[in-house]
Amino acid sequence: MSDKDERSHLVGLGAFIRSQRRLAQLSQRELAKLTKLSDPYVSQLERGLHEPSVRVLRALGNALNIPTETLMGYVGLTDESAADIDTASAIRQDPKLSDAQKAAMLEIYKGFTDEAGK
Amino acid sequence: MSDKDERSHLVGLGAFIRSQRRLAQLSQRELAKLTKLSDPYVSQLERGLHEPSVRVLRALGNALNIPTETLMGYVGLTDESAADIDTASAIRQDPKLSDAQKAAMLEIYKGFTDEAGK
DNA sequence: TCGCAGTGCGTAGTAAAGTACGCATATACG
DNA sequence: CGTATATGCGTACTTTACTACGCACTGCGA
Repeated sequence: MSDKDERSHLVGLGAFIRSQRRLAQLSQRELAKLTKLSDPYVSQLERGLHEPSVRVLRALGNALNIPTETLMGYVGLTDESAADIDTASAIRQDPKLSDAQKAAMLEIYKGFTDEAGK
Repeated sequence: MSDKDERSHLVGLGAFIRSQRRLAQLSQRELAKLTKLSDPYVSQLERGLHEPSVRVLRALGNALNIPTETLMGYVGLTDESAADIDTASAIRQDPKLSDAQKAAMLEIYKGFTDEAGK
């Protein structure tokens, strides 16, 4: 019974959704329309007030171009099979980038992560 | 896509859960105890009457030693959203980057790929 | 100044997920 | 035979996901 209701992961999920929505330049209402959800519910999700269903997670992943597994991870799928996508390797494998461009982006990425990495 | 969504996938999920439970030589009540669910709910799930939450799917996968992904597949995770591992999504998902840093890198990436033709 | 359109959110209500309790059948043992 | 136990399920109930409606605030143009 040590499993006290731990809902902090919902806050993490909410923060992630919010950041992804902003990166996609969408308002809560626009995202709601894309996912066929209500606007207040999007707001509630972003503040970690609810644990969304699989259907909702799928709609969100779809609208924001995020693999659904990633969303699942925030809800707690992560007991195994964590599909962690490494940004650096994604850049290196990207066929749309030249070698020089890859180097540039990796350099920038390194700067960002080193600085925050503590 | 009619709103009158057929829920046949739930029937498939239920049949799968039932077969796995029997293979594990468990009664519905035993599985319910393992997953901390109620026995009638297990019965209802096996007959496709409800769409379980992520939390429940994880508990079931855990108790029956089934990778959670497999369960998710029955709910509809796998219908699409294939591993679209492109650089842009990797950047957006990267927990090591701030939103501002993500925006910056995406801007750079956009510049590179736009310029490259297309 | 005045709308006015767009944003995020509080809140009361509806729909669906999940539970408590009990019934019916089946097998087993005295 | 009776009854004890284990199984799966019907159903009313509680809890939670999700929606409808509207309020407060922020720019923006007349």
